[in-house]
Amino acid sequence: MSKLNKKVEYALMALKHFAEGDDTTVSAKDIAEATHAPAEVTARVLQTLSSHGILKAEYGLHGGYRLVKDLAKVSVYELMNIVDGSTGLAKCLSDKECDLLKNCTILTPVENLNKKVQDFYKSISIEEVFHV
Amino acid sequence: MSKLNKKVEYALMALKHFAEGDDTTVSAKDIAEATHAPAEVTARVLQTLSSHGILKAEYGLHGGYRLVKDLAKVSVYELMNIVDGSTGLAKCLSDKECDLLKNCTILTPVENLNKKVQDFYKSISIEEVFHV
DNA sequence: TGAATGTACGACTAAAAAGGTCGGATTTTC
DNA sequence: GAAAATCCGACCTTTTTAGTCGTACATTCA
Repeated sequence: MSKLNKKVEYALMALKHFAEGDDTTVSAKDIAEATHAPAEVTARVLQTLSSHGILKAEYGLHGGYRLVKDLAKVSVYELMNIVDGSTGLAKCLSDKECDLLKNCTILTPVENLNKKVQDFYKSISIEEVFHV
Repeated sequence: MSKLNKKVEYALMALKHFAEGDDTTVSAKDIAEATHAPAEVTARVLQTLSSHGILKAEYGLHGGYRLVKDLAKVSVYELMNIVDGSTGLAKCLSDKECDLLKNCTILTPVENLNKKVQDFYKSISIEEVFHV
């Protein structure tokens, strides 16, 4: 329960690579090699990060990605949200598709807990995660 | 990502039922009806809670379960751990079965984040979740 | 003592999510 | 125009989750 999924892990590895390297653009392929992650999936993740303004994509022969956002200003919450979409501790909080919804005895408690968890993840920046 | 699973939800509903009712024993069947959860699964969850000392099982014609532990002293972490076993933010932290392990560039950061998350969940009691 | 009620537990099946792959289109540079 | 890169949709496979079934065991009460 409450596991980090692969996409988030790959995103973290990629960001670490950018954070530690110089500022030149790096191709998806290079990132995949450096992180030992599958190339296609890595490409996917980088695209998503780029479409959300964390990386900047550059087309062309020597294209690739460049880190354009300060990792101290990106929270773990934001990253998880960007990379695998849904947030929320329980399905009912986002999809509203719970069978119980009408009869749910713990809706308020779960909403309550959910907020605490989100606030917690919002309080941690990616930079903080890297720099122990 | 980081979703509460059904078993934990059922456990929370059951505990809420106990916390709000009087102190008589309640059968698994009654809990299932009250919470609109599948009977067998509810029974399972209650058994687990009982085997970990949160509930006490009573056999016999008017048997059932009774809450025996103060919910202020049970953390969300403990509950998640009991009900669905594994803990840890990433597989590699518990199972040690990650392909990358040797090459992993984010092991320390993930361990670091993992500890923060666990501490966070340990800091929240079930009672606190119920009483907003 | 035996029937009713309930717990305990393993094996199985079906549904959903995660992880990864393939193929092709678009954009830029040389 | 070819090469190298980003982009994007559809698909498949594996794993996890959720739920069911069947059976054995314990206790109470008539």
